[in-house]
Amino acid sequence: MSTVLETPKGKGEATRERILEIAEAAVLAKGFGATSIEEVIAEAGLTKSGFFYHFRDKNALAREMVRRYVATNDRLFDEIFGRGQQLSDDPLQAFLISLKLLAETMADLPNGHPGCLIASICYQERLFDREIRDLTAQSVRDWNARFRTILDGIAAVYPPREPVDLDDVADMLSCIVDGAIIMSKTLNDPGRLERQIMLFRSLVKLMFAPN
Amino acid sequence: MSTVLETPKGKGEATRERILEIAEAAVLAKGFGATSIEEVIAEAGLTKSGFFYHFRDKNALAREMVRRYVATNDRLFDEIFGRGQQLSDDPLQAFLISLKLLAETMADLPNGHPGCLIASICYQERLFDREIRDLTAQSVRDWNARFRTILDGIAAVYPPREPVDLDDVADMLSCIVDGAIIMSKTLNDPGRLERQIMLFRSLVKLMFAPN
DNA sequence: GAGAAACCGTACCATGAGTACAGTTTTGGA
DNA sequence: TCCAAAACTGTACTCATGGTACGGTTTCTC
Repeated sequence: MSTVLETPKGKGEATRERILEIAEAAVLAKGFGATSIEEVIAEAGLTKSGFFYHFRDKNALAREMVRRYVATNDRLFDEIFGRGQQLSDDPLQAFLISLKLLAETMADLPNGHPGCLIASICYQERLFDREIRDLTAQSVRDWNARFRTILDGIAAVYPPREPVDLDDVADMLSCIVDGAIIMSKTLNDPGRLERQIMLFRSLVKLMFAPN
Repeated sequence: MSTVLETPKGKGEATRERILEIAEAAVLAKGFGATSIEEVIAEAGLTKSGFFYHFRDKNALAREMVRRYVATNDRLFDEIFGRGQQLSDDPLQAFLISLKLLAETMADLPNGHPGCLIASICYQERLFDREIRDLTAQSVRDWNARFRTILDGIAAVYPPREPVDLDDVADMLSCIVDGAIIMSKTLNDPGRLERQIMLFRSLVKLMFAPN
């Protein structure tokens, strides 16, 4: 869709990006409601006026944060699941490769996964307007649909053993990732996310691989 | 451990309980940072002085909320997984029954699952002191250990097909529940939680049931 | 070098956490 | 029935933060 190199950024665009990155880290650590604009601008090295030049209010900040987060994730998924299909013509093998890549990607994060912004927002829904909630909902639906399409391709070749609903299996991947992020963070054990994805991978094998 | 009927409550205990219940609902909807004491006391029908009579500060409120939440969940799990063992001597069947009961319990919640307090706190970790974070971590460990014990009993009778790590399988249940709660809330579709638990149940069958 | 973009400074208001402390009502037990 | 403790109320603060308003200044870009 878009070129790898974004359109040439003005100075303002860079500042915008810096604000969004700092704000996202803060939101994932303390929640949106507890993230003060003051601390964001302090870390970004600009004044309150500068902040409000870029974002109308806190809600506009949230909106752009979500857009950025979703776009980044979409790109990551494009890469990982595209790579799987490059490496194998067999749909099941391709998916298994992609899941392994996903697990490795998560394991390679230096301080563990910083958290899922959609989950963070979900647990503070009342703070956000309808537009943001629609954005998060649609992105989850899109991810589920992506996984579902892959599973359809697999099921066409390898009929599943147990009669499972493929929509539910597609949902399950998102659930496991989000759940494992929470467990990793709560237990302060980043490795669990990788392990859960690999377990899901084993179960996919169990579901579809011929006996 | 404790009797079903709690020790007779004074009037203060009832107020305390009311505050905790209102606060929990608010925290699950907007996050801890965005939950004001003012609104809690407004709904509870008492003054700020009254609130600080019961709780030293907001952190004390959080601590008691977590304790209450964990205790309630422990009781629920005792009931559900105890009932499963009552209904079948076979460890696998007992677990499958319990999972069905769990799914039904979640489906019977009037407005969907209100949210997991541990997940909510996880996404606002910086707001809480070490004691609270230790509390949440320990409760997750306890729940995982509970599931692990059950799985050990099953594996002793039905050796699993694919070589899966039982610790990971035990973790997976927690992950799926927490992840499915987020998905249910984000998509405004309470049914997904029940479906995910039932899918996990199918996968447990696939893992352990003799071919 | 002019105009727009990207800021800075200052002053201000409203809200909410939290403190302090004196006073009042309610409750349970001797 | 009375008394002391428990369970509050009322008032009056301080401080931090979100957000608004607006005029001035620097910096980039054509």
